[in-house]
Amino acid sequence: MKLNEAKQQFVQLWGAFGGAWGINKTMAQVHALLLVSTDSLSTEDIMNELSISRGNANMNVRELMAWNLVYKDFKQGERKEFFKAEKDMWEVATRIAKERKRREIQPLIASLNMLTDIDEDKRVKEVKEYVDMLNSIHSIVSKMDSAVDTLIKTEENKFFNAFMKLFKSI
Amino acid sequence: MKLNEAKQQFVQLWGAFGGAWGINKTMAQVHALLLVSTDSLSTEDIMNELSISRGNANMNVRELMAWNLVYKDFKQGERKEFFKAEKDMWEVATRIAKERKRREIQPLIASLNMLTDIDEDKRVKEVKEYVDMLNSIHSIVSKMDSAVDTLIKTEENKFFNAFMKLFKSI
DNA sequence: TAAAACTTTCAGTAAATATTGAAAGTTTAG
DNA sequence: CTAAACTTTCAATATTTACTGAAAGTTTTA
Repeated sequence: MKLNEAKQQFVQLWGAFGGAWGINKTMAQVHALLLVSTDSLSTEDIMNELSISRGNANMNVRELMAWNLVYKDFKQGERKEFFKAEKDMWEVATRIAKERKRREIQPLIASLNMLTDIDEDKRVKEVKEYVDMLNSIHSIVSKMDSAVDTLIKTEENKFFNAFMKLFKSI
Repeated sequence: MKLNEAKQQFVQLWGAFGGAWGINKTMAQVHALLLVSTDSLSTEDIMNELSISRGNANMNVRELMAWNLVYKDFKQGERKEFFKAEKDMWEVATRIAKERKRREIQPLIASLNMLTDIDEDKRVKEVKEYVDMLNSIHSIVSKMDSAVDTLIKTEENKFFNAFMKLFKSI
């Protein structure tokens, strides 16, 4: 397969699977487009490449910046804003995980805590069964939360180690 | 909080977060309703409890059965079908993971393999950068795939061990 | 075999979500 | 300061997704 053909198909693929990772289709396409672009792109470039409106392009780029997946990249002598994607895919995975943890896992844990607090006799079978079920959901979700923390820590350590390497020769 | 109030709120909560786990709102509500019900429920019960149509109730129950999260439960002397949910939440997590692996991870891996196969000179920087990025996505997604396999294996072993216990006394 | 009891399907409709594009807002250059 | 270059907003609209309910299909009973 030719490079440019593959890149285009990757944009489509990433768009189609975006939904599965909690990211909407166009946002995922913009992300993919920036991932496969050697240079950073302007809003106009994105509009043209994906055939989408200015408003849509702008909105999705903002959202990608909110997820920390895309940065502004100012070019010498250009007034326009350009955008480039974080290309270290482990970093990307970490940031998506971090964001979803914040948006989904943590509020869920908080709600589960509320709903487990029943002021009826826990020796009654029906009460016990309910509380046990909620506790086990709580335990699973907490474990996922910890798993994400581990991933984040691992990435942070990688960064720290890379940073320390700079001083190794001293 | 009172048990019944909590149960109702749990149905709403599970519905709201369902989307995040790749499950649609009503399907998640039906699931939650069956999870908190002591007895198994008929289509009519579900329609009434959730104020949804017969078609909708039927469709979502079928879908939950396709995900292996809900079973038919025939009652003595009743002609109607009744449904009950798998209540072991680790088992539930495993089955959701299994299904998402099948629907999302595996097709994604297959597509990534296609898109990594570029017939241009890999010494060219642009080609190399693209291939490296795709390989690192591939590596991450494969790791998630393996993680799911581990989860499934763990559950299967639990089942096997429980099964073996039955013969312990022999 | 007929009709009652139930389940499934699906065309039409409703609801939710995403997109457009023109107008308003902001920044920079001259 | 003000016009040009650019970014952001948001009401209107389009698209996608989910839901309804009546009709068709199936199974059971008598």
